[in-house]
Amino acid sequence: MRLSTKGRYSVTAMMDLAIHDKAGPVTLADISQCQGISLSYLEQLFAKLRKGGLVKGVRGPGGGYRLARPASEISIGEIISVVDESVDVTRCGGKADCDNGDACLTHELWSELSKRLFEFLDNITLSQFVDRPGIPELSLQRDKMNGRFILARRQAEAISQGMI
Amino acid sequence: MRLSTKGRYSVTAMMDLAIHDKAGPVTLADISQCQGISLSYLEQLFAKLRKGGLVKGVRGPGGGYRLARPASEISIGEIISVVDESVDVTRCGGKADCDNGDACLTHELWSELSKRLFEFLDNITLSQFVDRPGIPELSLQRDKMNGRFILARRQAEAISQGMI
DNA sequence: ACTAATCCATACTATTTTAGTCAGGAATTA
DNA sequence: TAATTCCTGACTAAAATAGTATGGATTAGT
Repeated sequence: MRLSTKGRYSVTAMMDLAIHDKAGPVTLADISQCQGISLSYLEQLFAKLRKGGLVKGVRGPGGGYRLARPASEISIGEIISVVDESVDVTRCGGKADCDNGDACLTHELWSELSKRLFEFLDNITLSQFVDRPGIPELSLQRDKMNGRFILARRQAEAISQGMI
Repeated sequence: MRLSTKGRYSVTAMMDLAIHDKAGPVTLADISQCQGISLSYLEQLFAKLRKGGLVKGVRGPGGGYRLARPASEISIGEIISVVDESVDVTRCGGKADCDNGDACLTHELWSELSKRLFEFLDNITLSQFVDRPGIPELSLQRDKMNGRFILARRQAEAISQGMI
């Protein structure tokens, strides 16, 4: 069980998808701007998420990414295990006697802890974070704001490029 | 909240200390051999653990490290937070509007998750892992074996160095 | 059909973290 | 005093992380 910024980026990005799920696909460009992650790095993460069966890509204009399953069926633990592939913890290949018999006792204890931790994260779904009181109204507000801001931004770009 | 090999090493080393607590200080050399971590790297980790008030160093022959408090008062979360110093998660300094208002929503959700995770780890103490049925007898056996092995090792070294 | 938006893939670079090495010093026990 | 062990800091090598750059492939809207 490992937990790095990679996992954090993926989880927050997935939260983004869950929040905007009803409003259609979310583009990586939007997530990149909103969360301050580079586009290409996001593409790498989403390649893993797609191969892991957590998201679906929708190509072409108006496309983006959607959740492959309902948010209630996607756990945090699943997201993290897809992008942060687990390391071999024991280093003794499960032979139960690494060096003098003492090593695998602590290794075993760590495995037990890691297991508990994963069970904990596996029982938390995206929907538990997104579908709680206060969030839906907020997300709608954000959507509206988002729309306005993106529109404003694009107009600004168009102006700066001399189109308007 | 981050979780890397550094945290894992520290937790398993602390477990080692907890298991052998009644038998006196544990040397880093022993942990190094048992768990396959380099001595100098362990020293770096234990410097942090000592500054964090989790262990006490005992110098001189027969010395080593002991837990600074009873195992029942040291949590896994504390160990990890001492060695894996937490990163700033939000990247917007808590201003609640990173870029277009959407960013901090997911950041807030992540903070919530991180908080829950830390609470979870903070409620697991070392003693919960060490003082459970099956472990005490085992650790005594290990201690005896350990003693034998260390003796055997030192004899071997002495022989190889021409002392015997 | 054309074009723009978007996903998809790969190779490359820079930074940070991890892991380890080395050398020496300080405290303590036998 | 001598051996043992903690303690510190500087240094290096390898790996993971984070990001960049480039060039497609696919699809929606016009």
